[in-house]
Amino acid sequence: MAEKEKIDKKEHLLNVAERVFGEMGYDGASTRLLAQEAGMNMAMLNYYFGSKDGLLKAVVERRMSSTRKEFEVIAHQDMPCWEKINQIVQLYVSRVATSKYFHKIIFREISVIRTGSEVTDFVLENLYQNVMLVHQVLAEGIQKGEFREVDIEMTVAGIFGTVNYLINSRRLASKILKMDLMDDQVLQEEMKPRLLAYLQDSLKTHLLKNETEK
Amino acid sequence: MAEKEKIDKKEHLLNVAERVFGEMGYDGASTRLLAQEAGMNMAMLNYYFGSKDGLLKAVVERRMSSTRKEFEVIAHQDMPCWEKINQIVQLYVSRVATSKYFHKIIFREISVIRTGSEVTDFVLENLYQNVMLVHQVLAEGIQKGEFREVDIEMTVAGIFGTVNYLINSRRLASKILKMDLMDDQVLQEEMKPRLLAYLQDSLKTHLLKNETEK
DNA sequence: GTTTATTAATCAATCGATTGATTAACTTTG
DNA sequence: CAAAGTTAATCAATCGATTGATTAATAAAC
Repeated sequence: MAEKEKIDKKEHLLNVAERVFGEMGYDGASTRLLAQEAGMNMAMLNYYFGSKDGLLKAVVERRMSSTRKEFEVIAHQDMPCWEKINQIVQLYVSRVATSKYFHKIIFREISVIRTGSEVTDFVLENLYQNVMLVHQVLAEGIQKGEFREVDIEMTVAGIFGTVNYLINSRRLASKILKMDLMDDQVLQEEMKPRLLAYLQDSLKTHLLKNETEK
Repeated sequence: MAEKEKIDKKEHLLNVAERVFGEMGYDGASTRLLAQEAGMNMAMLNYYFGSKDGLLKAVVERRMSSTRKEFEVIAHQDMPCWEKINQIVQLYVSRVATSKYFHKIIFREISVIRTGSEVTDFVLENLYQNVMLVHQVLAEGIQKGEFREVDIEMTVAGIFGTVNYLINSRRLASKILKMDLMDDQVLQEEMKPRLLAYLQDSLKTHLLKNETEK
């Protein structure tokens, strides 16, 4: 039970840190606040993760690794590229919608210069891998004649950028979409399917050739 | 000449602050560093702008107001909606490409909770106004039968999100596009026209109806 | 009884902000 | 024109508060 509690407590701190980092940013979240929100002594933070940066690193790493594997599985399946893109987008939106704060954290991390942290490079490399998987599927689709000859890199940026925009600036997005994206239920049941529908429509018109025959 | 120097110095601090805030984030940029980078005593910061937050506010306000007016001019012109969208996108990309750090700042500002700052609400309201102008043009285009019946709000998010993604995560975008977006010349002469071409192509295929007749 | 977990107290460093003094530039006065 | 008065600009020094991190002492677990 001690082992269990230890793990639970560490896990609890990770969850709290993900939220607080996401809300206030890395520099905006003090170790005292992090510990207080997690209901533990602030020395425990260093005891568990060595440093504040170590805590951020742990928060980031536990989510990034798993996601890419799922991406890879889809990308290497044997199906039409249009299907692959569809599934990848679906997975990505799902991931983003369930972990509200995580994508804020990593996007902020790669947009800021924080000297002396290894986290940025880790995030950068991981995101790049994900991007390249989508890139690969698009290239394959074009090569097979399934897709129009679009600007692959920009198309990728369009997908990730759109999702990012809606998730990372949730207050603005709430005003635009006229729905409360802070509410998890609204996010899941209204915004998510709507975003998916848009991405599918947008990608379909942009990628697929005009089926003027018939 | 004294008057001139005073203004120049304030302006200089604003320029430096825009860069430093953009690079390190609000909390990451200390007033000492800001003053040092601007080559002045740190008391001048408070003398000019009252507080650190006042400096950020000044940095943000001097750019936001002017941009919206230009947006409005385009939106209210008498031309096909497709032309309007084109011009707005062109203006927006131009703006973003010339002020490298500014859009990092405002996007970060609306994605973070900073208690006791009026800046967030100001940014939020301004961005919303810009978004609504695009929204209005899209709605008009649909109503006139010029555009397909797309999800307007999502389409807007797609435009702003794509540009945002490329600008705010420039290091990642540099890896993806295989060009050095830190280099201003590359940004202007290679990335900007390419982004514009993509947005036009993407919007054209998504918004315009299939001209299969004729 | 030894290892592991947890605490309160404390560390040096840095934070944003303010102070009082000094300089420079312009105005007023004689 | 020159002396006296006034304002704005700039500085070094320092304020109290907070930062991330560490300690030494204690409690719990095995």
